Order: sequence, then C-alpha cells, then structure tokens
Amino acid sequence: MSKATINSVAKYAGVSKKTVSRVLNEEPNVSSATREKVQQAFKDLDYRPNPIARGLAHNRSFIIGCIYDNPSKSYITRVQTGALSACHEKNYNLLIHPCELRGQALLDNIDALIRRTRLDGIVLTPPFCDKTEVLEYLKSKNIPYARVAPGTLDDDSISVRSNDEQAAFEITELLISLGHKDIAFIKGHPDHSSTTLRFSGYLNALKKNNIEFKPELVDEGNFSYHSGEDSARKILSLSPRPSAVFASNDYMAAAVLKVASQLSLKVPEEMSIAGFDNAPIARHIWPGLTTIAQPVEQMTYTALSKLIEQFTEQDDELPLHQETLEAQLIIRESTDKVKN
Amino acid sequence: MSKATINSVAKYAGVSKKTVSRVLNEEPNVSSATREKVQQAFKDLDYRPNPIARGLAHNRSFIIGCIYDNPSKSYITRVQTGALSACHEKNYNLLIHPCELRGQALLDNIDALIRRTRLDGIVLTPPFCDKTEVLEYLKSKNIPYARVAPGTLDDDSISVRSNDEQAAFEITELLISLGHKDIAFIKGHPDHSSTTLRFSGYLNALKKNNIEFKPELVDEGNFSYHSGEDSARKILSLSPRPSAVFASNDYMAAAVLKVASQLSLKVPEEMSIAGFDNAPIARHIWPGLTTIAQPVEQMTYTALSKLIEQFTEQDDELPLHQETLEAQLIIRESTDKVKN
DNA sequence: AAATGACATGACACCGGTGTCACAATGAAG
DNA sequence: CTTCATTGTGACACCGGTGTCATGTCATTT
Repeated sequence: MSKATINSVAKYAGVSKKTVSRVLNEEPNVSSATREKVQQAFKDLDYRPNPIARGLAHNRSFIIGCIYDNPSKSYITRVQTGALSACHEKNYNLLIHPCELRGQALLDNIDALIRRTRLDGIVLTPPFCDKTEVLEYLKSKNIPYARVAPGTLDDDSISVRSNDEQAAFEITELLISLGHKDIAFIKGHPDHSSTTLRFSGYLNALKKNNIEFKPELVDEGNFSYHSGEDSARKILSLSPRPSAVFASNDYMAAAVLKVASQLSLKVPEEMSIAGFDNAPIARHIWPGLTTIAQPVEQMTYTALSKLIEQFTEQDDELPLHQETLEAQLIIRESTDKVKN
Repeated sequence: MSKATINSVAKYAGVSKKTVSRVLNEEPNVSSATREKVQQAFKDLDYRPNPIARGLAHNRSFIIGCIYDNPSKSYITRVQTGALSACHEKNYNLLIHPCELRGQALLDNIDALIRRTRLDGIVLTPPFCDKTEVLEYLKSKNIPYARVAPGTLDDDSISVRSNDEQAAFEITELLISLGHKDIAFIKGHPDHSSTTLRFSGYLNALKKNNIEFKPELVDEGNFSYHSGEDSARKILSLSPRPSAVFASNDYMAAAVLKVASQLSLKVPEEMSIAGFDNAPIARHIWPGLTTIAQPVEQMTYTALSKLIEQFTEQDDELPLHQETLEAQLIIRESTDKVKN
C-alpha cells in the first residue's frame, strides 16, 4: 500500500526526517551520498509527499479558485483547460466556482469559498474581473488574484487579455471592405467590459471609413442566444434593412442566422453576419460564422502562471504583470460582398 | 484578520482546545453552559475551522475528483454543475480532471491525480464509467467511486444512469408514427456504452413496428460534429434517400442538418432529423432539433451524494446503490410527417 | 597547533486540528 | 456513607510535513 510517510522513508534510508525533507525540497547542504540514499528510498517505497501535511506546515492549500459566471459553456471549458494546465505544471489544484454576478450575496459567496478551502489565489474571469467590489474585497482579505480578459488595466494586478477593441475594429472593416454600409450591431451584456470594447471597435471602424453611425442599427443584447433572437427580429424588420449584422458574440450571431432563415433571407447572399469568440457553434451551423478567435486558454494559462510564480518569488518585482495577446479574424461563409 | 485558530478560541472561551473541538463536531458530553460559551467565541472571533488541519488529522482531503473525456462542453458543464451542488452540500471540494481515454498512460495519469491530491473519492463519467481497467484499478487502490450513466449495472458500485435504450426507442417510434420507414441511424463513439444502447433502442423500435432493418442506413460516427458531417454525406447521397435520420447525439444531428442545407434539402419537409442529449445546439439552430433530454445534473448529483454518504455511514448497508432516472422526449421543428 | 568557517545532519517545536485516556465532580444504587 | 456509573473536561500524543537552532566534521587560515 502507498503508506510511505516521511518517517518510514527516514528510517529506511537511515537518516532523520528533516534530511528527507531537505532532499524533497532540493535544499542545499545535503551530501550527494545521503541524497542518493534518500532518493533510492523514495523509489523503493514508492513515496509521495502528502500535500495536505505540507499545506498545513506552510499554511497553504495549493489550491487556486476559478470564479466565473458565463453562459458560454465552451468559454468556460476553455478557461478551465488553460487554468488546469498552469496548475498541473506547478503542482496546484484547481477549484471551479461558478457563481452569479448579480446574486445578492456575491461577496458572502466568495468569502465562504475562501474560508472553506483556504485557497491560495483566485483567477477572475469576465465579468468578475471588472467588478471593483470583488477586487477590493480580495485586496482587503489579502487574497492574490489574477484577471483574465479585464476591460481595464488600471491597477497593478496581474491581468492578461486580448485586444477585443482592435478585433472588433477589424471585423467591422472586413464588412466595410465587402461593400457593406448599413451594418447593424448587437451589443453584449452590460456587465461585461467586452461589450463596451467591441462596440467601440465597431464605432471606430465606421468613423475611420467615413460611414455614418446610425443609432437605430444598434440593439442591446446580453450575449444569450435568446437575446440575439429578439434583437435580430427588430433589426431584420427595419426598413431599409441593413445588409450586414455584427453581433457581439457567436450565440447571438447564430440567432440572427436563425431569424434570417425564418424570414427566408439568404445568408450570405442577402445578408452578411459576423460574430465574435469562435464558439463551437460558429462552425456547427451553416453557413459557418465569420468571427474572432481569442486565445482563451492561453490567456488563462498565462494569468495563472504569473499568479503562481508570484507566490514563490516573493520580493523580486516583476514588472510584466500585464499582457495583451492577439486575437485572430476567422473568415467563414456567413460574410460576403454586398448585393447591389 | 481571520487568524482565529482553535487555540485562540479555546483561550477566549477559557476552555481546552479539545472542548472546542467537541463543540465543533457536535460531540456529546459538553455542558450546555460550556457549549454556549464556545459558540459565542466562534461568533466573536469569526472562527472557521481549517479544513487542511482537519484533513491531516483524519487522513482525508475532502476532495472528490471528477474524471471525464467528452467532446461536448455542455455535457461537461452539466456534470460539473450536478457534482458541485452535491459537494457543496456536504462540504467537499470538487477537482475536475479531464483526461484522454485512449491516452497511453491513462492509469498512470489517474494514479498521479490520486497521489497528488489524496482525494477521497472519484466520479466517473462516460466513457470511463465503463472502462473495466479503470474500475479494477480503483478497487485495487481502495478508492471509492461512483459511476454516472454507465452502460451496465453488473457490479455493486454506485451507479446512476438514465434509460438511453428506452429513450432511443421512443424517438424512433416517433419517427415511425410520422410515417417514416427508411430511418437512417448514425452511431456514436464505440468506446461509449450509450452508443450500443441507443442503437439497440433504434433496432427494437423497428422490430416492434415490423419495419425491415437495412444495414446500409446505419453509419458509424464518433459523437463529433465532424464525424456527423461525414456520415451525413454518405447517408444523404443514398438512393433511395431515407426520409429521416436519427443521429446518436445532437452535434451529429446538427451536422446532418448542415449537409442537408448544403444539398438544398428542406428540413423537416423533405427530411426529418432527430438527435439525442438536448445540447444547446439543438435549440440554437434552425429548425430546432427533436431530441432527448437526460437529467445529467441530477444523475451526477445523485451519484455523488450517494458516494459521500457512503463515507460517513460506514457499516449501514444501503441497498439502493443503483438508480435509473427518466429521460424526456423533446419535440422541435426538425421532425415532421413524411412527404408522400 | 589552535582558531575559524563552511558544510552536513539531527533534535525539537510547530502548523491546527482529532483521538485516547485519565481524572474530577456529580448523582444513583447498595 | 461508601461504591460505582455517568458526565464533563483537559493533558497529551499524533497526523506528516517544515522551520529553527544546536552540534559535529571537516578543510582552511593564522
């Protein structure tokens, strides 16, 4: 059985448990002869240190919490994938914690998580990464945190994001370059900073290309498929009808496609549609959606790696707390030249 | 700061730490006066016991692992939701562990997980719940586990599933009742037991309704959208073309819909399509997919609750280790009467 | 030859809880 | 008025690691 403890290893190797501990942690001042004896004992006894005991001694849990409230399962899964690979690399464990941004007891909820698990740090994903309330609470509790895809980089916390605004600008310019002038826009959930950023990329692209901004072409969604349907119905019944719709995410874009089908509008011949996020649905519907792929896994991985590194290198000031990764335009079948 | 330990509480209340521990664990033989004093101290000092120390003393981690290898993000998320609610209820933590069924070092991978975290139990989701190799390994290591949606109930482990075979039978009968006789079937991934069960439900429905089984109408997929596309292309180019397709999950059904669109085949007028799982995509595409909704959250919740209960009630033999929950037929727009 | 310092090692307390056991106080039974 | 259970309580060791400090062994310096 895997009953080997540090004591049994010490006895087996004929040294003190402290020496075993030294070998374990690669501390200096152990003779190579002793080191080898102990390492042989590790192998012979199939020993693994008990992380719980180690945690108690260090007053650490080696647990990272990941907080999210996001309707997109694929986004969540991608965040988890990135977070897990960072954790595994550094021998940490990941605890997932879905919770509601607007829940009445958000801070109590997070507090309960912290106390129940004694976690060492937290990864905040949208929309929590922009919730001042949460950030200040964590600071006051002295819980280190890292932010994934925040809207602002104004404090000195670890933040990794991608260039939402620039990407929205590019996809809008793509539509413009295809001849579209009346480009409708569906906004995302107001609690998410990406909503503002993407809208602003859209506006910038119009401005740069001297296209008049028409407020009636903008509708407010909330990133859900359902909200996209509502917005699409409004937008597609406008007269004159815009020739393209840029939705702030792929679920809403898919909803636009559905409504277009119901109205027997051909996509992309009569209507171009663009989304954002490169969710699986973007390639699971026909025509496939032109969209933006963000490096979600990599953002999370990077943020978490920085966070964990910060635990170990206590005094070295790392100035590179903030990073912006590139998003990528993906052109599929849902966008085409405007029909004259 | 939340520095309150059992020692500080003991001093504050003027009792020994053992007595505090007794109050914490609701042990008998504490006078009500003492109990109140200690409970007041808990409040005054805002004390929470340290789960790590408790874990060390008990040689427990209060961690449950959840192992999965599933291409469907929504399925994973639903499993997680169910697992989390069971864990929170019993003050356990959930560790997610995606890993590859066919990876060369599956058992090593699981072994590393166990040793790294010292977890108290494992939830196995498809396809792991049917992998004899894994089950036997866990038994040999004495790690308690619960199975979600296993194909067989032949051992005495905790298992919660839904009636896949019956559900597939019903959805096939629905198609038959709509007048379809040539109903194609796309199988799932051979490693998943649901693949066999769903196929067998399909066969039973044909048989019961005296419809000839035509092997050329069956194609092998692997639950992925991509495999569904391949199968759809084969099936839809058959001559004569079947009037309906039943795919073993919604992703493959969505792919059939895409291929049908590309061939300008109208769904459901010229072709009925049914899926399985009620994944988000089933209602995110147009027409919406007729499908089967399984109580995934509830299955996982139930399995995990039973598992955790088993830790506490050590000798009481609970005979209700196995349970089957009802799946539900959901009729949407993708199925209709056959055209004559 | 004695003093110095670098290195190697172990004894011991400690992290924050829990289990075991001893013991005092109380009440009931003989 | 003893005797004996029962109840309430605390001292102490222990879970499996880590930190601190003392000590022993050398090689180097003076």
